[in-house]
Amino acid sequence: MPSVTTIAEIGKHEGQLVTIRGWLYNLRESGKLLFPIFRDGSGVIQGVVPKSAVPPEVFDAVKGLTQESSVIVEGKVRADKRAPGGHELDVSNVQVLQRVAENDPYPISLKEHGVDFLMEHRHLWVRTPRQAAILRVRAEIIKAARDFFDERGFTLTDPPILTPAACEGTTTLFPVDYFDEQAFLTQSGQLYIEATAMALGKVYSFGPTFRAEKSKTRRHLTEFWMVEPEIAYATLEDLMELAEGLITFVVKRCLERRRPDLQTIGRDVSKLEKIKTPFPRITYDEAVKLLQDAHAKGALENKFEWGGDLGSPDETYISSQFETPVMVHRYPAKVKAFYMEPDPQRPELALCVDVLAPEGYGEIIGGSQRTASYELLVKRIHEHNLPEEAFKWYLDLRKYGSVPHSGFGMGIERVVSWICSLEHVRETIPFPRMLHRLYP
RNA sequence: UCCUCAGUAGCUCAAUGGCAGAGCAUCCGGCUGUUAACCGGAGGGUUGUAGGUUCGAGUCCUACCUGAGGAGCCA
Repeated sequence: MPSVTTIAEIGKHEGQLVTIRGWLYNLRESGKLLFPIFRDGSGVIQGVVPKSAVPPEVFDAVKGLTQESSVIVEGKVRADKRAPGGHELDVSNVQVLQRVAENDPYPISLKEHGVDFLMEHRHLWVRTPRQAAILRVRAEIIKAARDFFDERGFTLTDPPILTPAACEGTTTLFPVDYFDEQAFLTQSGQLYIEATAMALGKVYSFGPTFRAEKSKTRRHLTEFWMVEPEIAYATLEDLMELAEGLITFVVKRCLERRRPDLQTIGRDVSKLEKIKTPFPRITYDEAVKLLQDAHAKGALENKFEWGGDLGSPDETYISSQFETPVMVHRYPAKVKAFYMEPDPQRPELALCVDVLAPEGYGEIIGGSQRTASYELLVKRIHEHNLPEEAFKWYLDLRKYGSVPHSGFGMGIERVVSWICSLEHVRETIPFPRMLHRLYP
């Protein structure tokens, strides 16, 4: 058997006889000339099988192939200007591992399909070139984020998935029976990495989080992945610099390493090429003014009043005013989580920041400086009607060498959705979990 | 939880209250450069469920089920 290669690497074997191992993506035929298209997970290539050039059994084997049948193919690599990838394979032999039965054909044809049907067949949908490209971009984004923190002296510390109580108490949690005790799936690792930050200085976590909210929008999953850095002695200003640094690093990496995938997806990369630091920073007060002006001009339906949290249409409007992500900071403390440090200049504001992605994608990062004072934190826990005893360990962090510290969470799926310019986050993760989706 | 929309062949969709259809997929036949190939033919249906109006319902009415888009909430 000639040496095995991948379709992505096939250009390096021009003129050579190679073996590729994969699946039949499509078969076109023109009389005694067959054009099987193979995929192997790294890419797609068209084979050419003239009846006159191969043994009859090879021609018949290819002619009888059904979509997604698994095959090991031998052939000679030939450069061809007509081929989308620049190369074709003159097939000399085919070994069929498993032929898909014609009375039960591969359900996902090359034509258009509806969302529900595709989601019901997600285990097969991931094979299509566009979906595979998105998953490669996702992997690159995760790798880039981890490299970013690893290269800057952060230590990866994994928070627990099973937790005894609400981290923030506000959103709905998935309950789990833990040996007859009530436990919940984590909705954020933040509180735990505040502890490890006090131990290691600069830490981050990367893992799944769970929210039992009945959200039904293109931005929500019930199970999603977050990257969360937490840094001892960092201020809100430090945090904003870190956030814009992380985002530009990730975008640049995708442009460097996943450009062909972005093209497969149909992403207008020129918009990503404009992402440079520093990002515009506007205060909540300025954002309110922007929204009220927009309402006056008729660009926004609802009049925004100071004091409320930004709604989805509000975020969309603000982010549409900029070509790079924009950072909105210092929201009213009332609409934010209990653990956020008040602004010493204006205590009614929290030292927090949301990063809104451009092109209407909205919030991809939310972060804040954390309350350092024991007394204030106890007060806030009571104000939010949270059980103080559940936060005893968290309050200990303010009793034993409390320092200013800050951190944020970046939602991986929303970043993937923005970088790939997708309609919905359900395509950013291999098996999305949503309000009405637990299968497959 | 609320608002809006949809459910017809395996898939994507069409059908003025009057014989349930097309494209793709599958099967058979044709084509030596096809690019979601094309051309000819065949098979394929309890129109989401239950009731109602009507001579007659895929179509109109009621309830329910399922899904989608959005709001709220959030990353």
